[in-house]
Amino acid sequence: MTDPRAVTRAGGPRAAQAKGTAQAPAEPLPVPPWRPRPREIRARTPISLERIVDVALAIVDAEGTEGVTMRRVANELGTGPASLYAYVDSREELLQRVHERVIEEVPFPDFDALGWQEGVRQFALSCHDVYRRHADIALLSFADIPTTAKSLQGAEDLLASMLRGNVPVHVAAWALDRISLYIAADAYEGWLMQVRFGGATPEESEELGRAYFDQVGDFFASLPRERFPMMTSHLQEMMEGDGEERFRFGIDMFIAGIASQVPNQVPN
Amino acid sequence: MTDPRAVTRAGGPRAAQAKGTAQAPAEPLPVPPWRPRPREIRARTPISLERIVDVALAIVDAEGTEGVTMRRVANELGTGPASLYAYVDSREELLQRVHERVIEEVPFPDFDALGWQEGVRQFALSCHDVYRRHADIALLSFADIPTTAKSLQGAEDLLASMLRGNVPVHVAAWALDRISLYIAADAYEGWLMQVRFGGATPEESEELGRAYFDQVGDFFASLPRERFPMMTSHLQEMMEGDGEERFRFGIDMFIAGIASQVPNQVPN
DNA sequence: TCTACTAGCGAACAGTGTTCGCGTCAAGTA
DNA sequence: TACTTGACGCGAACACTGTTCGCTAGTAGA
Repeated sequence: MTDPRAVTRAGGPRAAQAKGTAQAPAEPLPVPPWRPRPREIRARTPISLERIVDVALAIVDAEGTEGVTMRRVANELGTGPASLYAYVDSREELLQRVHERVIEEVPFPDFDALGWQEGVRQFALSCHDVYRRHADIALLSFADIPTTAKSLQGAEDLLASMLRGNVPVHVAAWALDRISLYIAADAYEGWLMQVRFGGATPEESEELGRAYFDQVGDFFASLPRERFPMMTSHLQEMMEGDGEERFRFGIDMFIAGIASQVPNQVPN
Repeated sequence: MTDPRAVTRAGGPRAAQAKGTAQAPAEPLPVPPWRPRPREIRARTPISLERIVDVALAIVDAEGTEGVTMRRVANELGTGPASLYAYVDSREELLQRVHERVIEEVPFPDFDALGWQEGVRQFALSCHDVYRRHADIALLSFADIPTTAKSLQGAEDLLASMLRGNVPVHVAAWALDRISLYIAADAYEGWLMQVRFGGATPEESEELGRAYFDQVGDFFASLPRERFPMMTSHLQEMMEGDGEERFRFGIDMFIAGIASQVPNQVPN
């Protein structure tokens, strides 16, 4: 059974963000047959797929995907839950569309200028950043193959950049897949932690987080030294670093791992 | 804000599996204050926390965590949902206990004999394998710090093995955290794909999966060549490899990344 | 034996995603 | 312009969900 996840699950606009480059004429791309087509309905009310996704995204940002209820989205649009099913087959599909919207936000770096290592790094950080700003939406990226024009262009550019840097084809293709998985996983985990701390304000949340980590540190410090000599003596190093630092550390390990597979070139 | 995830979220028995080494006297470890203590109740019925977890785990294995309903678990035990709340604070806590049970299954390799690189590899594969056998339970490992004796021992041994191999302390600590995240993410994604294919029997599922991947391949093949030269010309390589191969590829990239940080030693 | 307590749980609450089928209104035809 | 047609909109209901309340009943201790 082969696996098509070589295409990164995270995408974004090619250049439309930083530079003022004119958009391509947007020749329509083929339609992926495995995901539902947007319904084509002549709206008679102010509701539309776009507005539904708008509302759902706002709820996700405020409370996470769990807060997205058909009733609630419908209410916010002044109607009942049944009306949404004209535009969307299920809650699941609605959330997929929200995810699709979110990944369009990811800006793509100038791969030509940066070289593949820094290009991959920048992409990963941007993508992670976007996910972190949208609660637990990263969870929707698992096992998903993005097929929007922007996503595809991003994957193409990333791939081209790596190939130009002599990364073997199969390494480049698979590495993109693996890195995307890692990005989504970390973003989701970050959201989970943030939620666990609770706290109405960011400061309160920060304080509760610190209290939690203190507890964890105390727990590990209290382990019997003779049975856990490494963990107790290196507790300091284990507890160091915030989420962002750890994320970057992982990305850099990935990049170093890829670099070690580039022929005729010393990894460091 | 520091972050305690240096401790791997996946754990397992030290040697109790392969070798016949006598178990340690099991001196009680400190109790982590941040997670709920098992209720201490004198059961008057055949239900107990252990039996509840048994039933829940069986449901997870058969259908995934979504199938675990309080009513259903209760029914299977011949009682009503309210009875479960004497042993467990919430459905969430029940699933956490199921996860705790599952990670106890992970066997630990003989790190002393293998060296850190092969040790990490074996551990990752074992852990992944266990998760893959228990539906989407890997999702419960996100943002979780396992604190069972076995898990802690596993983390200790893994850490010790890497330090013996001259991996810098902070690299070893963080790497364990990152690799654990990657393992869980891939296991979860694997389950999602499996579910997407549906199919009652494994053969049927395999066939549906193949059909799905064919669709995806066709889609990418149908992209305009001039706009997506890399993806269209390297489709073969992108589609190659099943989930397991890709997982191993990622682990090996991680290991190579760590190795590149070992001083006084050529990575390959 | 009597009391005090607590494990066990039936019933209910406040939600959830989704479906059915009826009204209604706009477009297409005569 | 009048009529017919059909699809959109959505109120109401279905079959669930996690969780709580407070009553019943049986055991442990006095």
